[in-house]
Amino acid sequence: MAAPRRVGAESSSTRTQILEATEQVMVEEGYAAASTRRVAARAGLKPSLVHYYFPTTDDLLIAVYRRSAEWASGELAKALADPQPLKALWSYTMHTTRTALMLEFMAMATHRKALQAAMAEHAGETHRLQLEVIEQALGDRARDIPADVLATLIAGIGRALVMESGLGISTGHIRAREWFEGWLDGLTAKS
Amino acid sequence: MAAPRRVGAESSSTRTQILEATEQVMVEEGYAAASTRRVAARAGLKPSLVHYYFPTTDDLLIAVYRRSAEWASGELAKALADPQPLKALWSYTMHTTRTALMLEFMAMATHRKALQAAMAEHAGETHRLQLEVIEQALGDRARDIPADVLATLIAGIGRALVMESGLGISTGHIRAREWFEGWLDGLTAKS
Amino acid sequence: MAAPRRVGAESSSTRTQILEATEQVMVEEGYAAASTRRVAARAGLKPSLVHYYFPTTDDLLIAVYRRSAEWASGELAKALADPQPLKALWSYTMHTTRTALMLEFMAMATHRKALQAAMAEHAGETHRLQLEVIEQALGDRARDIPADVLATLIAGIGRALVMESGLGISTGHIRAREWFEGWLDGLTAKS
Amino acid sequence: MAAPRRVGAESSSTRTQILEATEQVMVEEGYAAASTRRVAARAGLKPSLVHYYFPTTDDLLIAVYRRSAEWASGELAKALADPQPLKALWSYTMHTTRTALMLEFMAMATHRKALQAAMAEHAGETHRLQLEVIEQALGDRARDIPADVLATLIAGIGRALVMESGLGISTGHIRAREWFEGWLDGLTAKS
DNA sequence: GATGAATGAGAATTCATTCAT
DNA sequence: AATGAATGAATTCTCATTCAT
Repeated sequence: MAAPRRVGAESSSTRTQILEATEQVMVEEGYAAASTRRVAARAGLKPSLVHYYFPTTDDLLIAVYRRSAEWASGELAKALADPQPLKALWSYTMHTTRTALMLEFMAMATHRKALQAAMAEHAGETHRLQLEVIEQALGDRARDIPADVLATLIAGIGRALVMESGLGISTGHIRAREWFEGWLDGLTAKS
Repeated sequence: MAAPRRVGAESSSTRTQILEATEQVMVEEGYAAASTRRVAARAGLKPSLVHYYFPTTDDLLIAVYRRSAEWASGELAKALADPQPLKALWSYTMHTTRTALMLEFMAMATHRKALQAAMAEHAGETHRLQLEVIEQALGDRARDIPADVLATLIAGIGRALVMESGLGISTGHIRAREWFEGWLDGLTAKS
Repeated sequence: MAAPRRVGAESSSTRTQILEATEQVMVEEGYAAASTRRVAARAGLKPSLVHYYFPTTDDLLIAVYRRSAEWASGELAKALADPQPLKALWSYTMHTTRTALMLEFMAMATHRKALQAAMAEHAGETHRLQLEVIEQALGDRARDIPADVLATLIAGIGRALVMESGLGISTGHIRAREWFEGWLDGLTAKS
Repeated sequence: MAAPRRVGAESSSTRTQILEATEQVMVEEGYAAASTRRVAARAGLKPSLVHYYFPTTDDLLIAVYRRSAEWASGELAKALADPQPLKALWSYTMHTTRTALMLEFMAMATHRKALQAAMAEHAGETHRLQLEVIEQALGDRARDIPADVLATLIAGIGRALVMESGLGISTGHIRAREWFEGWLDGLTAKS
């Protein structure tokens, strides 16, 4: 009794190939390059096959986003179980290809309504998980900074570092990263 | 370092119209929408005229970037002369349309070599000015945080706030902004 | 005169479903919309299943045509047995969805050789039946108008009325219909 | 001082070429064949050029329709001035390619909203002109049949004859035509 | 009986760019 | 300074059809 199939079953390896190729193209060439043709070329498939699995480009992009969002939820769950949750959260934030991918999705959301909707769906969950991780990390030392503020700082600075390194900008990059990591350490170390 | 091709005079009002239309399209519809056709439509001009002023799309985008970079330099110079340089720098960073435009340029740079080069040219100057502003602001109180680190933090958090508000995300947005502004105030207030 | 390829049995209910879905699509969206995909979607079936029953699109269209032609023959036979054959013939002609379907087939025949052949096959029989009905109706009063001429008039005016009402044109529509019906009555009433 | 130009000026011979090629394709291969590619091929032009003159397919089809509608108005005006207005109207109705083209437009209107709107615009004018011609023809002999009814009969029977001859159906065709023409003659001859 | 996978062709657009005027 | 004409490339999507299971 095989798993129920819809067009392009989750289990299909071709489907996965397409999703991975799309991620690569988006990260390396920018979201505007994520066309059927280029994705197909990157995956070594015919363009029509991409449309067979993902009738519209929105379908494809949403599938890529969802896959990434699921991965993110998994990583955040791991961070929650980590003995050093804040360090784990930070290292998750600095996962360059994932963050680069998310930056592309954010840039794309401006003009892709369907994608924006899909992103809104997940944003809440991700945010909740991040807060949990932070609260878990700060425990009763959460005097100096509220959890939601810290979440924004971590995301913002993480994204800035990833973005700048992607652009080849390195001025003060390493120092900024080290300083912020030190500051984060200080937060949990405070007696 | 070839001079940018320029057919129309800098002073031409048509030229300015085109540049402004491009900025609008980029901010409202994303960089991928900044085609000569759409820019022309937005400016109420014929597509050929856009090409008359800016032979290639790269020429157009670079001109838009330069214009924005010059504006940025001016603003930073003003911040330097401001009695409260850090506040001025922050308010410049939070200038939403400018920052949104810069985010588009950053996203675009991935696949536009010529643009990336133009951006590298200016990045140094902008960074230098930012550092000057910060050093001016901190004066001899620059113990807690190095100027270049602070520059990265301000840029990163500012961009994150602009980006998220552009996406309609508001969770903890205002609180994060207020907290960070308080923290910035603290930096200069420290005796 | 090869037999039409038929994989699914005539009696199959799935087959009937497909034929009915095709008719609906043709009448509502025009013959150009009668693709296997859309037909399948309308019938709530997979596209491959449509091809299982009707290997080629021509096979499908011909089957739909034949089904409609058989229905027409049946209706004409009933008209022949009707106490008022001319009235019955007219009301058959004004059966809007059937006539609309026939109009689509006529429009389609231009560029579908196989269909044109199938239509030619039936046209003779239908015409003969119509003539019989008309002769039966006129009896020995067939002085004023030859049967074949009347057949053309009825078909032409009937189709015009159906077509125009389909286009939402109503100028003089009801008056024309009433006038023509009165004229038809006059034909049989003449002593 | 050249005539004011818009994209693809009316005067352009290329534009006319495209319009004529479209008419030909529509009449010979049916409306569904009126694609950019085929029209271009028929006109001996590149497909892109068709899009240069007619950005969308609707634009093209509407232009073809308007051209035909203008021609129709001209013909009807001529019929009005003709010593035998009814004969002129009938011969206009039996202009096979024009009527075949109109039949294609009617078939197409089902699923082309923009076209339907354009057709509605002209339908009123054409109808009015037809009525004028008929009234002019009947004069004070308009006892037997109202003008709008006659208009519908003429259009319906004319279209039926054109359609059937297009399909190669000839049963009773010539006799029907002669009979109807005789009947029309009778209308105006009545003392 | 039924269906998932795959593919090549064609369709409608959009676009950057060149050229002649 | 401006613009109409033309074109080749790329993109998204739809379709009929074949094949293996």
